[in-house]
Amino acid sequence: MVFLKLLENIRCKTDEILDAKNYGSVQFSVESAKPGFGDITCNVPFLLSKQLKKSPQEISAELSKMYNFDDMLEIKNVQSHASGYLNFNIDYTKFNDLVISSSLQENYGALEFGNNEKIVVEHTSVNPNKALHVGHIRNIILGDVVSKILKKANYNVKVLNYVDDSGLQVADIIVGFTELGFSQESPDNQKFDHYCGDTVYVKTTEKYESDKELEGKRHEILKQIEDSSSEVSKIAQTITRKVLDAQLKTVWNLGVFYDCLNFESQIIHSKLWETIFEKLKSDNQIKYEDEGDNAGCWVIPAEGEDDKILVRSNGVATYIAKDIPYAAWKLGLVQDPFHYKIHSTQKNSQTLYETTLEGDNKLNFSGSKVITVIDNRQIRLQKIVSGLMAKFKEEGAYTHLGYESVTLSADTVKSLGLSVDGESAQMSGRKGLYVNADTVLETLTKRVYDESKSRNENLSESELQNIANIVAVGTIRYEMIKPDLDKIITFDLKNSLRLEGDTCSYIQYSYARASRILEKTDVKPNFDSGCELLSSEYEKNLIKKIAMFDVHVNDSVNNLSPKVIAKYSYELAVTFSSFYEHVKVLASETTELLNARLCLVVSFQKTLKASLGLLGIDAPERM
RNA sequence: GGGUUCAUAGCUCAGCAUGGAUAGAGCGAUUGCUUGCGGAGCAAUAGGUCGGGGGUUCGAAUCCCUUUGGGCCCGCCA
Repeated sequence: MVFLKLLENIRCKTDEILDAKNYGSVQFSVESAKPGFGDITCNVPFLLSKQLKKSPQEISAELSKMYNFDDMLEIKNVQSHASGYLNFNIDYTKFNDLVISSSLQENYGALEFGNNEKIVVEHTSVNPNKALHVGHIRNIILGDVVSKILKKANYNVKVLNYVDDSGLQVADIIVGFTELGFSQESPDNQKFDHYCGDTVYVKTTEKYESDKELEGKRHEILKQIEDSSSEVSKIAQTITRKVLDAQLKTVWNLGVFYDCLNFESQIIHSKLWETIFEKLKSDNQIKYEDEGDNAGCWVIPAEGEDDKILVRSNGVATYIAKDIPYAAWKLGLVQDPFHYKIHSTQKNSQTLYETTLEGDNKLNFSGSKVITVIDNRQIRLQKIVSGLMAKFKEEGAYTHLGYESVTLSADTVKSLGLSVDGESAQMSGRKGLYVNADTVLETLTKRVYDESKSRNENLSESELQNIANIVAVGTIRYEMIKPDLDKIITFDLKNSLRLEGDTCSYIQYSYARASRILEKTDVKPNFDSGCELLSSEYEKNLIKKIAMFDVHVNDSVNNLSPKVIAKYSYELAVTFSSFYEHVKVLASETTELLNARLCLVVSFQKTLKASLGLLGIDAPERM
């Protein structure tokens, strides 16, 4: 901890002063100041103003005299500003070495407060009947980045992917295979998930329009899928496994990995639902309706809203009855009915497990806290689930991390050969109205490859491929992370190919430039001393930005907000770019200054790499 | 109809949680900067009644109420 510690120390000092003055306790803030107002600022004079019946300026002037920084050499002084703020100035001759040496440490920016507590993050959870589209990508990337940020804050994170292999969407493609005679092999080596989604799913649901008898079959097929002894169930299992494997290839290409896959069909067969149903009944969390519209149903009472039906009058459980046992299982509230077997070894060589009802391999994928990443259209359902979980465990143990959906711009819809009213359209798998994730990644990779090749004549084919991949993946990830969670992303194919301005490639470019500096000198930076020589505005700004990494990690963990790190990465890159332009490192006047600046460049690189790492983005040496 | 969410520069968005100093970026527009560590860059100019109205406060883009306009959700479907 560097900057957080500094803020904390100033806070303590301020508290002591308030104590000595008998001013009581006040909830004041100590935070990084805007440019032109010192380095760190405190608003306590404003908050005391009323109580003391003095102007903030007077209080500020009075308090500023009471600080003593003899035991805190990184702070040069405190100034009472005419506005009333207390503005603290950093002594960079002391601060530089501290920041630069800290940034070299292995886990720079890491925080302790997770205490290695086990936390489960579930994301992706796409029906295995189609390929992943750009909307799913937002979910996957958010989930992945949240899990990385939690790890940075010392949580023991387990990442799960729920595979809904027994829903109507799966039944729809099975209808296509068994009733409409679609081949179970994809033509022309087409990726199997694309074939199922783009052809079988779209064509089958289209046929429902004209063939109502066929539409009736889907429920029949669904029933058979749930009966594990049936022939249809075996076909469904083969098909969904193949689709899932194809989906996982896409996910791995984006640098996302899981610990365990949970199959819905197994949750159904595990009788977990029956267990939790009894528990809900005995705990009086649900009630049986004797009369009214819902007569004969078991319902979850909801405050201020209509009760949610849990079990129909015919005894069949509703959709939400699948989410509840799963949520309870994730929180470890029920005895684990599953065993675990290896599904595969992922691209990063991490083992991926899956649930099974046979065997004897016991592992534990539950956590004392659970974060479920699902888009905001499911917020109502998720509220009911988290409300129930709060009855069994403390409030907040189950968190729904929601976000707005991804829509397609009118231009992009037109490029798919479809029409649209208005400026954007919701994606729809049935209508074929979506852009596949693989397509975006391929298009972007090609674009970056061409760009990189035109700039680097001497790079080998494999180096160019590698750069194209790193930048393309980074670009997709960055665009998904950067906007606020409750902002709709309107995806536009053309716009997503931008590589200038506030983009991932701008950030990565700053890293590559830093590498060039280090490459062009024989001097090996010596970090032992001398960094106090860095005294220009550009150098100090960069050091301060590097120091503030922990502040932003802290912020992003507390608010489960990935975008904070995206913003920080960009700001860090901007600060470096300005330094790069104005301070010619290799033209430094003295060897001492050259050394100090090289240290700063290395420090910047380490920090940017760590920050991008939290976003799952690689930093290329060249591009 | 009920609920929820969004509205900040021509466009796309930060800032809002925890009220405070001069509301920040990118794109687009205009202009300047490469015999110099990579121009995917830097520097600058223009562009804002923070949707409207009211309130709380010494102080509101930020909190509360209201209103307008958009999105999403609201089945004994999944």
